[in-house]
Amino acid sequence: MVTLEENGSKVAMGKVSAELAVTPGTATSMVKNMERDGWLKYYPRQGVSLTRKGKKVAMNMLRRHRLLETFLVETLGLDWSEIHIEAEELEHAISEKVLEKLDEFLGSPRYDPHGHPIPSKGGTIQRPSSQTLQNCDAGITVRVESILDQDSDFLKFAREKELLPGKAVSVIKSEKLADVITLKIDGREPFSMGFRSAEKILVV
Amino acid sequence: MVTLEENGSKVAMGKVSAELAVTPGTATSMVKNMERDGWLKYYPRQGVSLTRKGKKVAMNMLRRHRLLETFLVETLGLDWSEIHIEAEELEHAISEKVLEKLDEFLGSPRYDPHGHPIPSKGGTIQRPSSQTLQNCDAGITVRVESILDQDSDFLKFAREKELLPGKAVSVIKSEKLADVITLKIDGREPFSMGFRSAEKILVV
DNA sequence: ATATATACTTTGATTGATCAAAATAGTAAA
DNA sequence: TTTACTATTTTGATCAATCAAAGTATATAT
Ligand SMILES: [Mn+2]
Ligand SMILES: [Mn+2]
Ligand SMILES: [Mn+2]
Ligand SMILES: [Mn+2]
Repeated sequence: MVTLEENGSKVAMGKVSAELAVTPGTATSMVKNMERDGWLKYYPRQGVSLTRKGKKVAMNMLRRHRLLETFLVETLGLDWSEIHIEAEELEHAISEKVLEKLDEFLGSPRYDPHGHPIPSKGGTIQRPSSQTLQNCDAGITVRVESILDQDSDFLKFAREKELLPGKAVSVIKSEKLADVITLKIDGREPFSMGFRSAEKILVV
Repeated sequence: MVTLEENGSKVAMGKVSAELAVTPGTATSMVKNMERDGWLKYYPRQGVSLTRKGKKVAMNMLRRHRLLETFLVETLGLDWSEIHIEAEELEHAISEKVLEKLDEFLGSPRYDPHGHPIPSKGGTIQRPSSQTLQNCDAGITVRVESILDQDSDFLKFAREKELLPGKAVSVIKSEKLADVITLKIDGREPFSMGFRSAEKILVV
């Protein structure tokens, strides 16, 4: 959803239709309605970009989503691999009033359990790192910022390997041709992962 | 919603249509769909009654609603006059898993902030008192069980008068003809209320 | 530059929710 | 019993969401 239009550029209709799991024709029709209502600007055959108004509600939805995820893990003790889907529903049902009470109760956290920054009430959000594990050279040590993939199984795998936000990761080797990177976290056994997966880990 | 079909008898279509705020024709159509799906039995021109299956999900929804109300007051500190509407939305968005975690977190409360019993996970619920303040004679002292009305302003009034679940209330006088009852709670000033309002307070 | 493939938009149809108005059944009054 | 009233159901129409299939524009390959 929201995650698509982070940057200022246009999102292709194909992405929209795939993300919303509707046919391309339906996506076009939806997007036209949303333009009519002022949420976004639609450039036929190019894509859509959020208006200021649209960006505002998108940020607010991201705030809802991430505060809820934090609550589900911190307060109720759910696993970080299962909270995304739950928050996806709850974010639409929670009122502004309850949301702010929740924020207060949680102590205004800045990051959700996946390491994603939580937008402020005003709608500003901390820019994420542009580095991923994929573009890290052998020998250096980095700190995990966040996990991009919301897939439940991938998150379980990441926790298993202790690939968690805040953790220090040493890059043992990075083999471009073989498309694989080998890592070491704390005193644990080194392990390898493909670039495809490494790209899902944001680091600083 | 659910509150209508507590007893085993039929609910008139007029009630259904009013409660759902749709035209009578729409109510008829909805009810037919729900019968097709097995949620209720529809007796044309008489009304509807829940099937076992329907009663089960209704009880579950009541459990959701009341646990959420409890959470909103106990954990987030919202006022009891504003939680009903909030819970009305959230009850549809919360999953079974999150609900049970919430129940655990709250310590499996038996009553919500209005004094309403919370159905067990299995769907059983404690029978409410059949006494209201309206049918209390002068001189006796009763304990408030619950407030039936969900209206925000009425709830604010009740709290103002300390007419809260668990409180002991002495009936100073009850004047049938004048349709008014006079009450005293703790050491406070006595006050009066009409039978219409007194009927909204369940006591034991 | 031409042809082909891909991404996207349009069109036309279907479905479901809803309403207003007309028809009907059941109830109360005369 | 007949009439009148009220609650409910039916009917016919509208609207929004969605899809499949057909048409069109743009990018890519030859
Ligand atoms: Mn998420
Ligand atoms: Mn997250
Ligand atoms: Mn309630
Ligand atoms: Mn309640």
